[in-house]
Amino acid sequence: MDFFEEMEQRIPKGTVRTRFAPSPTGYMHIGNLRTALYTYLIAKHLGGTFILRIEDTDQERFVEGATDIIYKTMKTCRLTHDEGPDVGGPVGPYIQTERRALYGKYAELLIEKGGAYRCFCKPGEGEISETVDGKTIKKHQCQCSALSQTAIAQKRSAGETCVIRQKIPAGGVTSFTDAIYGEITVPNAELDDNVLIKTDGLPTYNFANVIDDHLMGITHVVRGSEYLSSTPKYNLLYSAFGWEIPNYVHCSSVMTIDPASGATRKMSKRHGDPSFEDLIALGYLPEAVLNYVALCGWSPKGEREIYSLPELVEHFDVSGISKSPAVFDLKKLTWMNAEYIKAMSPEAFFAVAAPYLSLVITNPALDLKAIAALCQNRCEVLTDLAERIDFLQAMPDYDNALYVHKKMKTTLENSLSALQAAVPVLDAMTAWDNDSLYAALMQLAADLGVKNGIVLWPIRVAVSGKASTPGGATELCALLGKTESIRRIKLAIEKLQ
RNA sequence: GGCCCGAUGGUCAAGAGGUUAAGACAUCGCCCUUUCACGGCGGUAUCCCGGGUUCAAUUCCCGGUCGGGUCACCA
Repeated sequence: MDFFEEMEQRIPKGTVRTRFAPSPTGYMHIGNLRTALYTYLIAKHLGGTFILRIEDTDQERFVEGATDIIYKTMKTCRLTHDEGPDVGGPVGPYIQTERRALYGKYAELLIEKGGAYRCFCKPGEGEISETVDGKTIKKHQCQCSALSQTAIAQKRSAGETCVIRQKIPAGGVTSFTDAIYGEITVPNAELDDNVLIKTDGLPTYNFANVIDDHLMGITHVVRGSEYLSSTPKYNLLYSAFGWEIPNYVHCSSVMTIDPASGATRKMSKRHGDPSFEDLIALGYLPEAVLNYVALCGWSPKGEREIYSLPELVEHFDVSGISKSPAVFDLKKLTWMNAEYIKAMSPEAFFAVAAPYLSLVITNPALDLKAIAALCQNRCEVLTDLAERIDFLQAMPDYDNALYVHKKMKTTLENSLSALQAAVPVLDAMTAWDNDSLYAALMQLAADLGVKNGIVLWPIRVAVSGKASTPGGATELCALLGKTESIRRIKLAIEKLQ
């Protein structure tokens, strides 16, 4: 059995296998995340295997530590891969630079089979404008493919560097079927002899993806639609090797609306659009981001929108993926994030909220758990927690105008008298919890013969200094404790006098 | 510019040759409420344009327009 037969033997057969194959750029694009998700879902929905492969053949773009970010992101998203650089598998290695020798061997094989040739042209050399059917096409054309074995040997021993190029058939057409876009046909004359192996000996994406996808037994190639127009070239490669062509699922890009021009463009880190890790830092939950991203360009059958990852696995279907690019809507993500927050158990919410709360609450007398409970159903993103509760830690400056509220019928005068009347009532209280406070203050309002709001509104302002707070007067007082609440109310009385 | 792909409210989108053209976000109004929020109820708003095919087209076909992708020793 020769080397190539051995490689064929290793390929698992009979199961669905997909792969997510990112380049280590240092962060996770939203578009990439969505592709990773869809790739995972397609495999898992069909009971298949999900593989992680690192495409690091571009040495110039190498970023230190970038692969760790990929592992970390996949982990926080729970997109667990069954095979990959860190967990191994039957068709490794799973990092392209570690597969280097492989590509060379297959490139040699392809030359033998007539699908490729060595090209000694310098970069930019051999570019011609060819006219086909009256249309001008820019492509590479040189005499290198006609070089004899001895001529090639001479050049190489003379130290001339070369690349290996794909040899595109002169005529005919190449067709393929994409699961989303349907059948696509391209005349071969419009395809270029692209570089397969670079002078540094490493393959280009054009070559590596075909070799790896075949050798790893990938049955469904899921990737961005930017590869749609080069797919015919890859199929020519598969055919030249005599390999089976995989199923293709090309996904459209995730767009954003440029705030300056109003034009829609692809989301990109370069233009300041958030990456996955940016969204997490902004206070979004990974589950919510994943759920939103799933719906950005895919639509489930029913009307439900909230899906956990296992539920997505169950319901996902490529037929629901849309052909046109979708605009990423941060507002809808924010809504969905709030839905996720509200659905959490108090304990789970406290666990994620605590770090944000303790950023501003350092007073040990304040109960973080109680604060979290109060905030949970009015929190959209974790990062907006701080400004909602900072008044608990320290009373902010505020304008007495807050006491005046039309609907509550409060004025500076009746606020002052309400606060003055409240002090002895609060002072006399033995129990200090929300229910007792509410009962006592309602009684006070009744005794004074005024509406609840006349009493409760000024107290809320007096203890918070804010127009909007995570709870009403009694909840805030309960949180602050007796001494602090009364102290704040007395300060407010001074301020109003 | 060539080639490929696409087009339903502001956004994500369902949809079928004949429908009151779903739903969600956003937006607006009302209700609830010790504020805001949450919650509840309701409103505004969409089939890109022109030709065909058909009794009937937003749906099928052809053009146009607009949008996206691609034309690297990047992936």
